[in-house]
Amino acid sequence: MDHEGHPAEHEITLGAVLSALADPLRRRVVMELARAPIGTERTCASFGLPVSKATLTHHFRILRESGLIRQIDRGNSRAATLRRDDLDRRLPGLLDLVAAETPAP
Amino acid sequence: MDHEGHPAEHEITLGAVLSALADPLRRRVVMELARAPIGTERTCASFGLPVSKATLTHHFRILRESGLIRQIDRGNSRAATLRRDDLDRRLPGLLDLVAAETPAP
DNA sequence: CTCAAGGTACGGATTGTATCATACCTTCTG
DNA sequence: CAGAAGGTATGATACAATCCGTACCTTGAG
Repeated sequence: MDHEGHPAEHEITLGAVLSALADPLRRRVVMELARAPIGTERTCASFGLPVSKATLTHHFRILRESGLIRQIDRGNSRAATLRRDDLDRRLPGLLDLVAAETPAP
Repeated sequence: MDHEGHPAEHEITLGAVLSALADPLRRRVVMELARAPIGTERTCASFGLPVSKATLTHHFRILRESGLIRQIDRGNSRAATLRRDDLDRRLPGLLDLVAAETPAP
């Protein structure tokens, strides 16, 4: 883990990633990033999740510490990007499953 | 859902499967079944999980209701089998990830 | 400098999950 | 029939996860 809480590629574990993806809100974030063009950057708030700011921070921390996303300091805000390459090497096929999920009724 | 709590193939959802696999004990069960020969049948108790019988029933219920395993009534006991075909069609690649997981230190 | 925007940290309420002990049911075996 | 083996149901407990409000920090814009 670097000082900002990002695990290195070899530190990404299936357990942590599955736990992170078990939550529907977090899965939705990953789904949107996985469907977006490679390298897409989004702010936490841009996803329009129906929770408070504090809860948002909580969810993005779990996504970051599991290795699913990278959060880059942009001064004013923090840009979230999907760790596509790392994940495709470490857990191939997983992002495709999340990206292909059909939204709940 | 049939009367024994098995979802049909089209009722298997990514969310339920990921939640089931988020637990290390349940993931271990799926891992052992995924590594075993196709069609392998195991009883709940045969996995040697370090929990009580009641907890065992709880975990196998979640595995069954998520669609990961099928439990067949064998009179004396219930045989658990992996729903390999259904899962490979519905969530291709997922079982491979679980089967390939390297055990925790 | 001041302020709004984007995030984080903290404390607390609520809910969910994992766990167990106990009691009970069913089926095979002797 | 009696017992053992494999599971299930129920109720209780302990822990973890989710969520919020509030307070606070940092940065960029005016």
